[in-house]
Amino acid sequence: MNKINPVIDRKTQILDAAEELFAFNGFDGASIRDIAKRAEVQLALIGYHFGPKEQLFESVVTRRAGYFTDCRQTELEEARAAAKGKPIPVKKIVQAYLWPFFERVIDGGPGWKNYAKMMAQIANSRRWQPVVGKCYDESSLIFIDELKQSVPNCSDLTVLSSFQFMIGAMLNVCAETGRYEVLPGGTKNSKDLQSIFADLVPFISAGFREVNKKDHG
Amino acid sequence: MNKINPVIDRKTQILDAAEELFAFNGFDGASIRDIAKRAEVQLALIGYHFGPKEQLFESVVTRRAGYFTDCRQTELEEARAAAKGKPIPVKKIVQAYLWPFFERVIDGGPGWKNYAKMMAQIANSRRWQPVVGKCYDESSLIFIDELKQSVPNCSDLTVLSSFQFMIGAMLNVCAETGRYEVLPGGTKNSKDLQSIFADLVPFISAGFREVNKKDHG
DNA sequence: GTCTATAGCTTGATAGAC
DNA sequence: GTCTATCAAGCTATAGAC
Repeated sequence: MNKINPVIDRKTQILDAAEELFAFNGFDGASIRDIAKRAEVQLALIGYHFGPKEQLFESVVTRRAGYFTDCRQTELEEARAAAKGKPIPVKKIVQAYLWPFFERVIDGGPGWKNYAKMMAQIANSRRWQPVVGKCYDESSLIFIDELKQSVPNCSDLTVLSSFQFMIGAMLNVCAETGRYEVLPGGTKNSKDLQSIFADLVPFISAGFREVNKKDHG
Repeated sequence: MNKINPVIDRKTQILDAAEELFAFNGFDGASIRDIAKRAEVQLALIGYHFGPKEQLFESVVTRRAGYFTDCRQTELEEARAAAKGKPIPVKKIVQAYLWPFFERVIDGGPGWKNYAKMMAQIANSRRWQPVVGKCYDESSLIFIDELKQSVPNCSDLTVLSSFQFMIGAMLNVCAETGRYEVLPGGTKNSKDLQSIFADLVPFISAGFREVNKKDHG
């Protein structure tokens, strides 16, 4: 960040604190007061920089979204180039979508982890769908179109459903709710996410190929 | 519903209203006042019957949990009997887990739909994990053990991860967040859930079989 | 840009009448 | 079991000094 401009740091502090508290307590469970205290900032400053609470929330969602959509786009284009005009192998598309997210949760530090927790909750709620859509719909459409090329026997609804299966699985494990700590076979060590990712890609890819089989449905 | 005992109706009204408002607004976003108004009941009555708000929430989560765990258990036992001592085919286990949930969301009426929406959100949050665990852990363990028999090449972590993939996918689509209405190929008609289920079972089953392959990982 | 102070409202919970 | 009435605490948002 910019030492000449401390305002940026303040705004970043606020966004980080809001992200963390929204992730653990939800939108209504995290008060602006709590966020201000966590950010070591005065209550009124949050309203000054971000407006009403809903706008603050939207700012938190938006902040990291561009990184993911850009990164996914880059990965997809590389896969497209490697395919030389033929349909991209499903596995490559799945990987292009999933990896940027996992990489940040694994290596990005606590902010990215909190973002994942937060997104996992709002993705399953109707309330914030407009905000999520504004950030992610365009990118999703590109992936869905690409998938249609690679699983040509699937109906539009099947491709869309399968895409949602992938997202649901991704968010459920990246939310790190603690479920792995109580069920046997799991650990408290979140570097397991690396091996979960190594399972998820073939798992989802095989799913896509299965519903693409001609005798399906 | 017992016409001799109107108390049961009152309590049911409260649980139904709470379920609906929790599903759409989250725990903190739904006030006891809103719930009382929706249930057409006086504010104080909710506290009288259910105690503090957290207990009301837990009552809502618990109410329908037993139906699912019982129903899944029955389906699993039938599959086990049909397998005659051999490992149950993965697809049968997946179906035994998923079908009771889908069936209720499809045919159970608005209460069950609201329950699904609510569970989709809290399953991805750490906060309510103890409550969810109390209701579902025992049943989950049975399914995980059974899956281990059927995908014997998988590590414990892989089985657990795959189980979470399945749950994430299930909840994401049963939450009916409205995402299907904006992306092409989807409709507003939630009887599509029937065909989503028909895709999900082979999708997830193929995933399990893939990560069970000897050369995997 | 940052602070203090506060207005105005909503919240969860309960005491007490019936 | 159900109601009315109310309290203390917390909430969002903003006005106004610096």
